[in-house]
Amino acid sequence: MTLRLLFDEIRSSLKQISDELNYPQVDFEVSEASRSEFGDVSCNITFLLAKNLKKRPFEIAEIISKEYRKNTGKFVKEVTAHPSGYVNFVANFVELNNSTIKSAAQKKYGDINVGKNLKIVVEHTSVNPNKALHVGHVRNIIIGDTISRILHKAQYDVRVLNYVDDSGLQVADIIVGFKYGGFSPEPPKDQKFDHYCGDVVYVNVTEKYETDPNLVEKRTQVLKELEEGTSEIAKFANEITRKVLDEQLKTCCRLGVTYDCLNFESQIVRSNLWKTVFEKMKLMGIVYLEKEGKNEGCWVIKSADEEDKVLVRSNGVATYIAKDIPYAAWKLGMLEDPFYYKKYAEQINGRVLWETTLEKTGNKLDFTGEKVITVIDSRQSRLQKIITKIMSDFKSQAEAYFHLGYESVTLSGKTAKTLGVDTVGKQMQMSGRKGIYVNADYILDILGVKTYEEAKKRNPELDELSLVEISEQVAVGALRYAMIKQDLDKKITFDLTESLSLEGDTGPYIQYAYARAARILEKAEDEPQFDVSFTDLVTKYELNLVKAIGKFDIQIEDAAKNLSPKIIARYCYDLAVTFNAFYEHVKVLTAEHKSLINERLCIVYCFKETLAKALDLLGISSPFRM
RNA sequence: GGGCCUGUAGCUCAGCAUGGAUAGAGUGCUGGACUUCUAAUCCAGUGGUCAAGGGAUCGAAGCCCUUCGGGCCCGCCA
Repeated sequence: MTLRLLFDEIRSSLKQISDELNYPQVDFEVSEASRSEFGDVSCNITFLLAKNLKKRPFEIAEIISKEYRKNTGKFVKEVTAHPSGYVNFVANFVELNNSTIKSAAQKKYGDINVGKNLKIVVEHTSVNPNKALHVGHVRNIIIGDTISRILHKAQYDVRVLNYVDDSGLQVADIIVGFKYGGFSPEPPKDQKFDHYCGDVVYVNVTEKYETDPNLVEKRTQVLKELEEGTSEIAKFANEITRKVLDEQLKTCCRLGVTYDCLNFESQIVRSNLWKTVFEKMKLMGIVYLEKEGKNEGCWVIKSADEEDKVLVRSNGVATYIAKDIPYAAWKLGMLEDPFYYKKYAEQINGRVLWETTLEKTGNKLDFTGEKVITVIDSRQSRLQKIITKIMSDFKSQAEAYFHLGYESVTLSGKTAKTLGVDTVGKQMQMSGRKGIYVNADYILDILGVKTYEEAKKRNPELDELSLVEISEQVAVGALRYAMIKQDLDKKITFDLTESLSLEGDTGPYIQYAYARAARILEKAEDEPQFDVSFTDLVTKYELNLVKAIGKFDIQIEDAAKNLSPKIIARYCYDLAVTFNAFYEHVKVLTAEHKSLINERLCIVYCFKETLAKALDLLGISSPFRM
């Protein structure tokens, strides 16, 4: 709590002054000055008052700043009226430094209570268990994981779910491949099972459908058996999907992603939750039995501005969206929970991963939330909109169910070409079916090779184990940062060559700033002593760094309230840029006198800790050496 | 035909929710800084009709309307 203190103080002083002057109440804004020459903080109150008072903003600014100067408070040093009309403030850095550095040294720095311990569910990943994860899936995983980390920091009670569609068409496809397409259920040596299923079996079976109608028929049969779940085929499929899932989760683990519970679609289907929900929807008048037209005999959801959506076909069989509705209602805790939970695994950070089971041998646990965030790319917006509407009717609460959409990842023309598709330079959508994608493990591997070489070059004395660890951390940092730094509604055009860049606005750049700070502290003769008053920090590099550190909780609040992970990414980058400027221009270990060395060591320490916390929200590790 | 997203420097993107000061980064290109607290860095230069047009406003990249370009979605498939 630091820059916030400065803003709050200015806001309340201005409010008081405005009241004393009998000015009308206006919703003014206190924000960071857009340029350093304007000071540290600016306020637009004069523009809002100008019309009402029939005075020019500058005149009002002069009156207000004159009043303000009578009592500048704790954190403000100077108040000026700018000819443009703004009221500008210069911070009292002795106080601000003190307050910022002392709070940033705390372990819980940045924690902010936005969530008030509200139970919130974040569902992400949810990749069909018939293939390996590709870079498109990675965007979903990283958005979901980052959001759940941010919400956790903002004191929501977060539960992370991964929905496993183990009874869908895509799983049926690889089962057809194993049973009728001649593919061995054992992958070739050295190939991960998920890669084998996706890259080889799935792609080939899909191709064979074109020429073999018999195989297409088999698929329909397999799909039916999967939903029933009793046949030999279904048991075999269960083994296969679990093996694939296991491999997918290894990739997630590599990315630093963990979950609380795996929800299997097959069990939702068999739990009969659908029946309950369907009856409820009938009672509430959400679904109608269509009497005429092309949907005659179907149960449909009426939509004012779009086509009606069929929920139950005229033959009585529910469509796939009917699986999503009970699941959504379950996530919101609106149904009696039919599941028991058994331990699936213990994850890297010690967090236990549970899975749903219908067998009564498991525990009774609660993975539902007052609010639910479902991370799915925006191609599914229409369906998610329908589900959101139904859930808001069920819960009579508009925002209980929230679809967090994002634009998908496409391949650059160049990268498509390396995969054997000539798009005349244009970017293209990835396709699992056609085998046109870049696997997540692959990109991590080649990034790892590059980061290993770089790390070794710079740190020849480090042992093999450390080098491997650092290179993996940096590779993951590069990928995670690339996936989160831009806005959710902008598509990412993935290019193999460009993704290997480790300079500029990248994860490694930020990690490098951390390593530099760590190195200074490591080489320092003494530990930083915080029991001083920080009066020697006067250069713009030092003050800017303190200010940047002081913005942490404001950024977390912003990111949590707007569900916008990129805000934290930008913050990390800004923090790193500010530190690098400090590093280049200000000497720490060879500063003029002892107390200055100590004060600077304190800022470096606070920077390092704050950056590590911010990077942790992005799931990016902070290496001590690079 | 309908719906959602998008258009800012050569390229990739911030800024838009909540209008206000000279529109910012990265990358590219040009030049400069390493016997160092690690150059995965820093400094300087280069580069913009904020897609176009109109409207409301004292004031628009931002708000409203129209047009144009790009992407995605719209099955009794999943």
